[in-house]
Amino acid sequence: MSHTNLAPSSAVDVGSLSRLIGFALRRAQTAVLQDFSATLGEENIRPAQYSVLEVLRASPGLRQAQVSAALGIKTTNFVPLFDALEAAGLAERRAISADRRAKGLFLSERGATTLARLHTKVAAHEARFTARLGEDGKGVLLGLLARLQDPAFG
Amino acid sequence: MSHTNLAPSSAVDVGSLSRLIGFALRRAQTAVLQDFSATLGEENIRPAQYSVLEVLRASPGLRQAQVSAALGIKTTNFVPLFDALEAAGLAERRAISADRRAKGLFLSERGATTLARLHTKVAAHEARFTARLGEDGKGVLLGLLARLQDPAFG
DNA sequence: TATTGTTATACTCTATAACTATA
DNA sequence: TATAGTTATAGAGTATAACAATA
Repeated sequence: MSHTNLAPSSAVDVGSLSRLIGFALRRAQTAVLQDFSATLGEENIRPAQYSVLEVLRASPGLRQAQVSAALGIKTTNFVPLFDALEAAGLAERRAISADRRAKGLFLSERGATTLARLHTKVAAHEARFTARLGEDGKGVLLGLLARLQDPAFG
Repeated sequence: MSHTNLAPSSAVDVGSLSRLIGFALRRAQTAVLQDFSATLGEENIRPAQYSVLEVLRASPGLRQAQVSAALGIKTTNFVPLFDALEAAGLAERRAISADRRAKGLFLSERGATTLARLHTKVAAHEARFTARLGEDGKGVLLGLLARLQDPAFG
């Protein structure tokens, strides 16, 4: 075996890192992200792309700036991301008559079909981690994570 | 103000993303990481570098492979990361007599002094987020995050 | 033969500055 | 003047393959 596993070895004393929220978040996110990528690996869809497709399904017709802001992606980085989805035939930009600068974003028919298939796989992925926490634990976790990103709790 | 804020707008319906563990982790980690970077910005130390310094303090003399594995960093990526710390005079590689291939990693004196200063700033950073959760909430969060990355809970 | 550290490299993510066409 | 989208570009983070020295 020539590859170095990403999973951290727990035999080493990492000092105060073990009590740092940011360090724990990184490790957890790495684990979840790896499983997510493995889950959608054959689909050639990355996490950010999946999140865009799902927003378009839930909120069709939004402008690029709205979608990218909702996902915390800078508009400048959103362009090539969405270009890839459009090139794959999964989503499309449409003109907005009220403002000729802006563009409304939509799933294509194929995008909707693909997303439905992705939902199944993502649900299985999510179930794997929910099983590690319990349903109640997942609810608690989501509440705590929401607080972390909300300055109102500072 | 010409920059697009990373903070996601909550006015948009993001569909099932709002109940996805991975999505919540990403948002929380972005918030914590931004504060961490702002906290250590003037020090010119990035999160991964800080984590290496702290491991060297807690566990001096480890081999590169041990440190990188403990932090979930591939050895191939660890090399330039540690090179930068060494170039900054904060850490050093020392020969290991028992195995001439391996190298033991240590803080320099200056590294120890610097790390002590960083500890103060990082403690303030950590306190900001602990305040959003409460001490108990932080404990619960760390427990749940540990479960996410531990297949034993699958 | 296997392991430690290393180099080279590539792809993704994220960030800033500057442009265009509209408003 | 300001805004929506875009381009170019640069810096991190992360991945694989292959190598030299040593075990």
